[in-house]
Amino acid sequence: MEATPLDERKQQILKAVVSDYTVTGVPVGSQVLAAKYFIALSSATIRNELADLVGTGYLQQPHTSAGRVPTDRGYRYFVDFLMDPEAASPTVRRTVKQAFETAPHSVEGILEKAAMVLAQITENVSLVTAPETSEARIKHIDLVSLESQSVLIILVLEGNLIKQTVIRLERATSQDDLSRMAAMLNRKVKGQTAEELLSRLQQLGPDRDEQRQILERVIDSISTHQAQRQSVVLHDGVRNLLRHPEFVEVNRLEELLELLEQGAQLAGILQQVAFDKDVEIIIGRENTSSGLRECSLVLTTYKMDERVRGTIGVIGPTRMHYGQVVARVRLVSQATSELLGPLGN
Amino acid sequence: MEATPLDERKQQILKAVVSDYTVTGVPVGSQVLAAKYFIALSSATIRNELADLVGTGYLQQPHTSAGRVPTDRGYRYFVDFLMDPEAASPTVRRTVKQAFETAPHSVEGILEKAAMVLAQITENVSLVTAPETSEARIKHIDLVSLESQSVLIILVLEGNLIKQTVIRLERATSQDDLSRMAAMLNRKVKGQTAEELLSRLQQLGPDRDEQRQILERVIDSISTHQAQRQSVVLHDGVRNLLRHPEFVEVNRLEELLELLEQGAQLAGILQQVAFDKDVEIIIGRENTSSGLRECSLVLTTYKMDERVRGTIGVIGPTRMHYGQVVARVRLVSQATSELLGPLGN
DNA sequence: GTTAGCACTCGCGGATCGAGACTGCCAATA
DNA sequence: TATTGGCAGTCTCGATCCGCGAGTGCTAAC
Repeated sequence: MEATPLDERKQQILKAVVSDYTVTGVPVGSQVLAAKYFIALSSATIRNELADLVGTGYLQQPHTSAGRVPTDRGYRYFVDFLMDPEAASPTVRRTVKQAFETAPHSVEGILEKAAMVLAQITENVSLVTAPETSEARIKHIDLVSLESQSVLIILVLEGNLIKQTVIRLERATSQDDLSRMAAMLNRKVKGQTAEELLSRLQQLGPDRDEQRQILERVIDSISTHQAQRQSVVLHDGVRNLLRHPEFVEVNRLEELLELLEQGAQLAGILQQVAFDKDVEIIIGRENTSSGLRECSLVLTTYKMDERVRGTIGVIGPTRMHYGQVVARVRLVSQATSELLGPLGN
Repeated sequence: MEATPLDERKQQILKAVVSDYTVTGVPVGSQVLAAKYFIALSSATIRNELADLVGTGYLQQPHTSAGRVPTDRGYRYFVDFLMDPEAASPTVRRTVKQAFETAPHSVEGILEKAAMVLAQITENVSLVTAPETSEARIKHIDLVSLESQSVLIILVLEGNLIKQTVIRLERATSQDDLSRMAAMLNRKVKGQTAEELLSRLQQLGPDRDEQRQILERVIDSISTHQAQRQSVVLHDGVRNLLRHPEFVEVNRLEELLELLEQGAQLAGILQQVAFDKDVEIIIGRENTSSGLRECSLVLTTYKMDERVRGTIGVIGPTRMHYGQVVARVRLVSQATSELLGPLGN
C-alpha cells in the first residue's frame, strides 16, 4: 500500500484500465487489455502487472475470477498524472451556447440555466452555489415600513443581486422617515462593502441621536446578514443518476438524495473549493461525508467579478469519464462567468 | 364497465379491499377479507362479489390466481363515497407545529418549510406553488438605475412578497430622476393592484411628457410581469419515493423526476386547482400527463389573504392512504395559511 | 342466496447446473 | 531476468426446474 512510484508500463496499464472501465462499466481483464491496448504484450505479462497494481492498492478485483477495477487511489493517480486533457466538442459548446441564449438576464436565472445545461451535458447531477456576497459592494438600499415596528431592508448589490431582511425597531417609524434615511444611506453607501460602512459609522463615535440608532441597527443587520455563509445549493439532473448502473442499489441513491435535499452538508463542501485552483476533484472516500462514499465531485468556481464568486460542478459515481467531465464543467463555468460579468457593473 | 350503482355489501367489500391494499401493498384475497373484515360471510360468497367488482371495473387481478387490486375507478369510488374522514394525529400536529416554529419569517421560507414537513409526514413528494400575485396590492415601489439605460424595478406586494424586473429605457435617466418618480408612484400606488394603476393612468389621456412615458413603461412592465402565471413549483421528499415498492421499476421514477425537474407541466396542473374546493384528488390515468399514469395527486390551496393564494399538496403512487394524506395536506395548508396571514397586513 | 369442497392455475423462491471469464502458477523460452 | 504459453482452479451469472402456497372458479348441496 505504500506509495511506490509507478514505472512507465504500470502507468499505461492503470490508465488503460481506468479508461476502459469508465466507458464499459465492466471489470477489465488481462485479455481485453492485451487485445485493445497492448498488442505487443501477452496477457500473462499484463496479469503480472495487474497483480502488482492490486498489491499496491491502485486496483482491486470484485471477486477472484473477475477483471480489475480502479480503487479510489487508482482514480486519484489517474486524474493527477495520467488523464489526457480534453476539450469540449463543438456539439457540446453549441448546446451550452444555445441554453444560455434563452436564459433570463438575472443572476438566479443564469445560474439555473447553468445547472440545467451542466447536468445535461455531463449526464450527472449538477451543483451550483449562489455567489458569495460578503465582499460585494452595495449599490442601493431601500427601507420599507411593514407593520408598525418592522422594517424591510432591501439591498441591491453589484451584479444586481437582491438581498432582503426584516428587522424590528424599538419604536414605530414612519415611511417618510425611513425614506429619508434610505436616501441618506444611498448617498454614503455607493460602492462600499458592508464592513467598510460599519467601520466608517463607528469612527463617528457614540451618538445618542435616535435616527443614528436605527441606522446602526440597519447596518448591523446588513453586515451580519451578509456574513452568514451561503447555504443555498441549486442542483439539477437527479434523473440522470438513474441511468447509471451503480445506482440500481437504491440505498446509495437514497443517501445521495438526502444530502441533496438538505443541502447544508454539501454547501460546506462546495465552499471549501479554492478560488485560485482550476478544477478540483474529490473522489469516493476522500469525501468526509459517508453518503458520498461512492461518488466523485468535480468542482470549480465562477465569478461575477473579483470579489463575487460561487462554486459550480457536478456529482456522480466514482466511475465517470473524468477528462470529459472536467472539460465540460470548465466550459460551463467560463460561460457562466462571461454572462454574469456584464451584470456586475 | 357501465356505471352500475353498487349495493351496500359491494361497497363495503370495495372499501375493505382498498383499505387493506393501501397498507399491505399485497393483492388481497377472499380469505383475508372474510377473516379480517367479514366474519359473517364465507370466502366463497366474497369471491362471487369480487368477481362482480372485477366485471364492473372497480377491481382487477394482476394474474389469474392472485388477489384483487383496486383500479383507478375503484380508488375514485373510494375517495368519493367510501373514505372515512380522518383527523391528523396529535403526533403529526406536533411535528408540523415544531417545523413551522423554526421557519424564517419570509414567504419563501415558510413555503419551503411547508414543503419539507408535508413531504415528511405524508412520506411522499410534496408540491407547493408560489402564491398567485396578479391581484395582490402594491405596497412599495423602488426604481434603481443599473447601467445607463437599464432600470431595476423592485415591487413590494402585500405579504412582503418581493418582485423584480429589469426594463430598458430609450434614454439614460439619472438615479435622482428615478427616485423622484418612485416617490411619486409610492404616493399614488399604495394599496392598488397593478391593473387598477394601469387603468387610472390611462384615464389621464395621452400626454407626451417624457417622464410620463417612462412611468408608462414601468407600470406596463409591472402589470405584464405580474400577469404571467407562476411556474415555480417547490418540491421536496423525492427520497420518499424510493421507499415505495412501486418505484423499484426505475422508468416510472425517471418519468416522474423529469416532470418534477422541468416543472412547467406540473405547474399547469396545480394552477387548475379550484380555490373554493376543499381538497382535490387526481388519480392515475385521470391525469392528462402520461408520466403520472401510476400516480395520484392530493391538492388543496393555501392563502395569504383573499386575493393572494397558492396551491399545496403531494404526489405519490396511486396506492396511498388517501384518508390520512388528505387530512395531513389539509393540516399543513391551514397551518401555512395561518402563518402567512399575519404577513399580509 | 350462501356455502363447502375440490380441481386447477400461477407466481415466487430456492436449488441445481453448465458455460464462460479470469486468474495464478509453473515451466519453458529468449 | 523478463516474458510467455499452457493449464488447472475459482467464481459469477443466467437458465432451468421444481414444489409450495395462495387464490380462484365451478359445482353441488344446503
